[in-house]
Amino acid sequence: MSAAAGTPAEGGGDRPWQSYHTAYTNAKAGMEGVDKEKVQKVIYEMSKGSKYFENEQRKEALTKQKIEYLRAQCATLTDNDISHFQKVAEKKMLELEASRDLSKIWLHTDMDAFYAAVETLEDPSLKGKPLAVGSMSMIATASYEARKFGVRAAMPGFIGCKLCPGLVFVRPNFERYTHYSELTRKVFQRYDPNFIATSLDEAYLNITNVCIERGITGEEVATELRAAIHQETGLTCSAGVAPNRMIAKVCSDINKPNGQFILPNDREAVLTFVSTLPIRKIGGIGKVTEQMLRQVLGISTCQEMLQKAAFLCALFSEGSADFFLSVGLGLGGTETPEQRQRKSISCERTFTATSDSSLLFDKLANLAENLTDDLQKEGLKGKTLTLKLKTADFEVRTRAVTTRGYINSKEDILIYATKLLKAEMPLSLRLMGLRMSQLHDEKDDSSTSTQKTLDIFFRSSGNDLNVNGANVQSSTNTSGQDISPISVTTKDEYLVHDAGTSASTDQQDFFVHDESIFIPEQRNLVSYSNEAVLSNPVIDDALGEAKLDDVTPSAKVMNAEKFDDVCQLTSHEATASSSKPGQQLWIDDYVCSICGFELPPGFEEERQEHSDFHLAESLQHEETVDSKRPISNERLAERSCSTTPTPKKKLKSSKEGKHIPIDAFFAKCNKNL
DNA sequence: TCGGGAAGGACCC
DNA sequence: GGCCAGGGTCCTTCCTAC
Repeated sequence: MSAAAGTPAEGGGDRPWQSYHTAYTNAKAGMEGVDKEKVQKVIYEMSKGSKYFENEQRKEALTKQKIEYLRAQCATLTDNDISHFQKVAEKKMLELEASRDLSKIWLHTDMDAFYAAVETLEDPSLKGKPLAVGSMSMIATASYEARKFGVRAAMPGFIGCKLCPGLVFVRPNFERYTHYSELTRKVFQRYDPNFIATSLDEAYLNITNVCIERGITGEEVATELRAAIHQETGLTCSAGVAPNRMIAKVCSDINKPNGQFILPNDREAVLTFVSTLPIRKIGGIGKVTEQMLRQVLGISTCQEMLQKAAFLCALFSEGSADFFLSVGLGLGGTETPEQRQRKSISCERTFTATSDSSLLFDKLANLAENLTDDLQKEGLKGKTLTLKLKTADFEVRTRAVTTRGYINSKEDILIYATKLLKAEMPLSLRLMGLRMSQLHDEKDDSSTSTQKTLDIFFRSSGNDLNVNGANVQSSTNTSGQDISPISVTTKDEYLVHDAGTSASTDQQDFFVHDESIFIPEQRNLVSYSNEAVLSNPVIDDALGEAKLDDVTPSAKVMNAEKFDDVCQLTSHEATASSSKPGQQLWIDDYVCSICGFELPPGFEEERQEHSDFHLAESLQHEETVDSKRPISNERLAERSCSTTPTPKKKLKSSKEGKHIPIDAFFAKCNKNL
């Protein structure tokens, strides 16, 4: 989409920087005396013309479209509509009011410029200097001395340098921050054993019991706790005390740094407090929501939420409207929530933009390894793998696949991630990320998921893995040079591997030589899997005329574990989707009946390739039944994980896919108005 | 009509 | 003089299969 709608001149006239808002043009604690216009101008001058800037303009244009859409919807509301929604809103507000609980005392604590303070503590020579923890690319935290210049977290380092020429940079050291964080948590524990840590430097404490048991006020607890933190860590923090968490968080920011603010547990005090409170101070209301509320309904303080309650109910979803009205009433969480299960786990890396597929697959392998480490550290497996891509133009795309069973091995992750990335190629990227969601605790792994058993299955064949944990796969360019950026291993290969190693203890049955896998006689995919199929009447029926008599005795000596696995596989209803019906099936429309390789619906092109592979395999087998010709790893790789740019049916991208592009969406909506 | 999956985006530090 | 703009998580919305 063109960024024309967001040209600076339109937004700011002769002062275009005024309309260029980024996350870091907003004031943070310690930035009160900063010349905001000067900072904005520097940021604008350093940004304009860059790809990042263009992308920001594009996003800004989308927000403007959303705002226009909401305004148009607002204009269509009749008096009757407004009257109706007023009643809805009043009912909702009564319900919310009835839920108000003033019996709890919550304390929110926030360490002051945590990373920068820790670095200064460790290296006193940094004291008093404007300090940024981060790099030229990104600042994670700025000291209060640096904030006076307009430098703050989430700002690129090079802009920080421009704003503050003497800015000192320190690389982040998370082990150090974790250590200090643990010290603070020991203190929190004494006041609330069930405290809620939201990050390394922030926590919520329910201090109701402490206040009652010791007969002291919330203010006294805050003073004491802050003193204890200082004594035990050498660091300062700020605190806010209020009847709920939402307000407590706002309060902790008021007298930052090294201060506290107490709001009494009194309804009137709460309502007065929120009456002039800017909505942007509320956690959950960011740049976009603030703009929408301000520009569509003229809301800039929490109290105005109540005045515009009918419009909030008319224009926003029920959940959003409820949230906005709660904010207007100064309501927030008062009960300690059940331990929240994390919903996803991810890692991503930014790098110099490149379209070199070797490099990209290399980075993908590293990401898969990191994600695996994180999953395994937490004892988690997941079902949905999402690949995140940021193009050189800063466009963000995500592509996801849901596997049949839970996975957390690097090999499994890489198989799916590679498929997802291949479907997007070619493209120039500056960031890649992998996220695993639909998580499941490994300890509770009593499910009969296919993947679980396949995982055990693969684990038994881990001896021949290379340093990346994958089989070495060689591919060459036309000059015969090795151009393989990474070791990509398909499940087909694992199955070949395992079929050899566990079908017989005779190591001569299977060995690696010069990066080629030699499979003597018929101990290959077809014979192995036919053995598996033999054991299941569902598949027997489905296979019909499939040749089952070419199974060698050694292949019949199946590992009991594998046998169970295959029985599990075949316990699902089989559906045929092969190019050669009667030979290959997709069990439960998911698992290849011949080798167990998983390809979910939607990977039709890959399925076709996979079916062709089995077809070729069986043809080759017929041709070479007496020749005992070895099949090279390279050839297997070509078949099972082809990098040939066949005319793939791409996974739908945002531009051509099932989702209506936002501009089309609004055009469609406008038509209906 | 409903639930789950996919994609995008908002928000946080 | 050109280059330099994070990482992680959750929620909302849309689509499609049932």
